[in-house]
Amino acid sequence: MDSPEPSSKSCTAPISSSEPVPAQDSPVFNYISNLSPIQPVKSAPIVQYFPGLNSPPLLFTSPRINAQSQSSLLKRSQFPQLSSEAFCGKNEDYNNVVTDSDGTRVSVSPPRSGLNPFVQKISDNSIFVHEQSGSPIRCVDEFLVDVSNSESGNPSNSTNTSLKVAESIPQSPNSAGDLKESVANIASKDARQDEIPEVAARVVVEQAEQDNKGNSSYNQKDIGACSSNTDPDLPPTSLCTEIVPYLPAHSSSHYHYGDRHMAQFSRVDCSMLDEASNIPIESLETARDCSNDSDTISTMSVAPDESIVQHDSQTKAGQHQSGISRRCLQFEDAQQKIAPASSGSQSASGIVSCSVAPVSPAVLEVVEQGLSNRSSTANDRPLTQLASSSVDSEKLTVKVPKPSGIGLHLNSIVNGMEAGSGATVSVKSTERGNLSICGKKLTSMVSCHPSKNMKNCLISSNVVGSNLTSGDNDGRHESYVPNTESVSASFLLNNAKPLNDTVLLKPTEHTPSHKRKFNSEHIDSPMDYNLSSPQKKRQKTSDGNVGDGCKRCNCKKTKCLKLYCDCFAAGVYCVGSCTCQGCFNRPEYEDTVLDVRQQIQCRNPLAFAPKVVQHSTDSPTNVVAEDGSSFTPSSARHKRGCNCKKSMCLKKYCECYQANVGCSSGCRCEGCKNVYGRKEEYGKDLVNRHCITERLERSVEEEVEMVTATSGLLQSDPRNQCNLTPLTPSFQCSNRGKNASKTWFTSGRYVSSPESGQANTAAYGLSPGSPRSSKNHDIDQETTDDILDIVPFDQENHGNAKLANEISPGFHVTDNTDDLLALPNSQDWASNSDNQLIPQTVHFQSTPLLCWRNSPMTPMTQFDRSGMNVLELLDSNKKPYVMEDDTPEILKESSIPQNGVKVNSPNKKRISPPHRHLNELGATSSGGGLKTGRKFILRAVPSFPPLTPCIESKDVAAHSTNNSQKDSSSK
DNA sequence: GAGTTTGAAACT
DNA sequence: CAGTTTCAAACTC
Repeated sequence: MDSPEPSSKSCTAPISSSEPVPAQDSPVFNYISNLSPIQPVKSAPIVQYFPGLNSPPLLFTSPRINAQSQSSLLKRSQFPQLSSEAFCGKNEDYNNVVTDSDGTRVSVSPPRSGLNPFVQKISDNSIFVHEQSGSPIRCVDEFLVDVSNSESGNPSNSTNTSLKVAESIPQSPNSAGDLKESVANIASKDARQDEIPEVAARVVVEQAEQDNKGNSSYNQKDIGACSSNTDPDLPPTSLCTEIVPYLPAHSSSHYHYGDRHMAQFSRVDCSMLDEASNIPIESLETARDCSNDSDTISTMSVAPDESIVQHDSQTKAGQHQSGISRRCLQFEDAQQKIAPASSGSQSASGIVSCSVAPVSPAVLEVVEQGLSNRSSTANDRPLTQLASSSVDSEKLTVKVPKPSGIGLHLNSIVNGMEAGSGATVSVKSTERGNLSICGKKLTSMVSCHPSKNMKNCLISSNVVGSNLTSGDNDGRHESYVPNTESVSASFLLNNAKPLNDTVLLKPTEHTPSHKRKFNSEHIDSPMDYNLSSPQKKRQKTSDGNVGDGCKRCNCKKTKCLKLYCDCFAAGVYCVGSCTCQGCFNRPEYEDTVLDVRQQIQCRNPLAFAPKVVQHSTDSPTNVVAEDGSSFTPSSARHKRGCNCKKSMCLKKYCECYQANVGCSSGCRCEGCKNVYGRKEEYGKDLVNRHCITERLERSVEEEVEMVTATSGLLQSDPRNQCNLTPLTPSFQCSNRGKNASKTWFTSGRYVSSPESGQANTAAYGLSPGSPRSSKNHDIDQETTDDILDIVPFDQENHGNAKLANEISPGFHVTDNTDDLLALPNSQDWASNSDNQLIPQTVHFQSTPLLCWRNSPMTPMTQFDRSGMNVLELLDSNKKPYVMEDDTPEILKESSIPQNGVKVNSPNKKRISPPHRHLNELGATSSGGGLKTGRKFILRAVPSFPPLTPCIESKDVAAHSTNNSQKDSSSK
């Protein structure tokens, strides 16, 4: 539908959009399509998303770009005032705006940014910057949201971008109202909002409510003040201040996740900012000033993801987001917990959830709470909006199956988890609401298991942790750390807590009580908190979670400065509800807290990382979920595993159980009876998955064969053939493969170059300019056609890789081309001796995960494009075998990213080892094969115009056919 | 609410 | 890296 637009824009991002159209355009394609049952499917929207996301520019864009983006973001935040229009225009430039099927516009955020890894910032200002930077991202998201809103046609709604989005989403689509208009409306509203002097958070809530009513009286000033700290109302603890301290820590500590987390984080911040965007530009500017130092880049890079997420929310884009967002989970819990307090992070999460669409009310609530607490009114808005849209938090909660807290610290998880089952409606449910939201997100993203998806959701949500605060006496915690790493998406979900369960719907109400001033001001003296009514604690404790969903600690000796302390471990400050003694985990002691954190992180960089993470397998599983729920169980796993001796993993002593995740091979538990999955079962699950994948692959292969046979006519001319065979096996497979298969593919691809979304993106066409990109595009397109939905994010990639590994124990994906060679399930392929060429494609199809991971796109592309060459070289023997041989090895390495990147890298030309080598090496010399593949690819690329995916696909098909022919002949 | 159990975190 | 100690949550009464 919309695809056309995006596609056009997406030229750079060839993947998604281009495919369908070009392919269709080409007579060959039509011919082929007729021949093969397979149909390039992919909803335009999805494709669109990818392009935007993938857009090479983003990835490649230098940090500077980010800066720009930041500025733009800022503008965006300023939207109303400034250049909402301009902003919009920018977004459009990115292709961002794409209309969904619904008619809502989905904006693919462009990637302005780049990739800047997140900059570790340092000064508070820098932190601010992040926020701001984040805002940009957020801006994008918001923009999208706004767009949606605008589409909805409610200017008022536009004010609350996030909220609006949520509303719009549920409502659907809408209107195509101009963004500008929406912006203008917002701006006007913002002006109105000035009226409200109350705390921004509160304001936000109110606004949300108003929005619900149709009145958007959002007080930007408040927000802006908060951001700028100028707002007297806001306590010193205003987001800005808090965030700053935290952020640095996060950045430093979580550097790993860094980009992603940061991104998320930034997003959160951004969201806050964005929300705040309504806030006076000045405030934003001030923030910018502060932040200018820091690179907003990170956020920028993230932006795409966010955009994706939004899309997802509306459509499937969510998956991408999840992938992206996945990364950050940990803090989320805290954030979630905090959420109430921390508007920003929450907002972000909220945004995400919004994107998801149906954001659960709980989420909204959380957000609201956070908003109320915080100046991050912006966040609040979204939340409120969401809430308004969704209305009943409980309902939402219900949806959420489990709060599994992937990516969350156990603590946070615990909170969320208790619900474990999730479904409970009560407060827990509310808490879960977040989860549920997440789940939705997940679903959207993965479209798979909702329940377990929580984790995914979390990921997607990525709350930023930054902010947050929350804490109020109620137990809201301020998260000082937004671990980018932990990212808290998961946390959010888990913790989502219910801040105020009841409150959720009524943010405003909550705000007052909840609002906790971030900084020391707000915070009662630590002691106070400690002293704070034990009852509160008890309430929380009863569930395990605090009412907020946050856990309350009861530390006696550790001063809450060790990981023993759940609050500390979760990256949040202790709250009044905590009964800790001598607590130093309070805003007043930020420095101390941060120092300690750093120390701990030095000791163990992952100390604050989420303990529960989706398994790579999970992602696949999730993917599979579409097909069936079979995978569900293993969605998440404890990172380190448990070591239970007596509890049999049936009590909360067990971290796995506590996190509502099954035990895995990493667990050293004895007598494991974990209801969420036994350790022993874990392997079985993998095997089952593998079997499933194999089935899919086989079916795909069969299809491929069919196709090849049909395309045989074309064989004479490889290229022609290619054209003829438009249906690249992959397509077919994808087509065939159920949605799941598609997902697999998609994931696979992404996976293949998991390492960096960059790689992936590059592969996808992020770098359209590069020849490779073209190839990639081709591939991407192909895949996109099938996979458009696919999530390109790192997470997925990783996840895929993991999945691949998990699923097919034998398979380890490696980025290396060599691995790629190996990748393809050699066996399967081997069986299909006919199409060696195909195999690759098959690969994608059959074991998308594996294939992709192993050899991300390149291999495929290589084959495809080079098709002939490759085929010839590899020809009969090697491909399949290589694939096989490699697979196992590859599997071992999940670290695909690197390899994958390499593969993607244009330079890869590297050589293809002599075919002979390949032949000689056979499967073993996977590397050679890959290399060759690359070469071919390169060649192919040039030969083929960037083009349309169709061509590429054709090429691929031709290659496959040729290869198959050759293979057959050779044999 | 006190006491016990449990397993992770911290330490050696 | 393994073993021990410390710690706080989870659990029981």
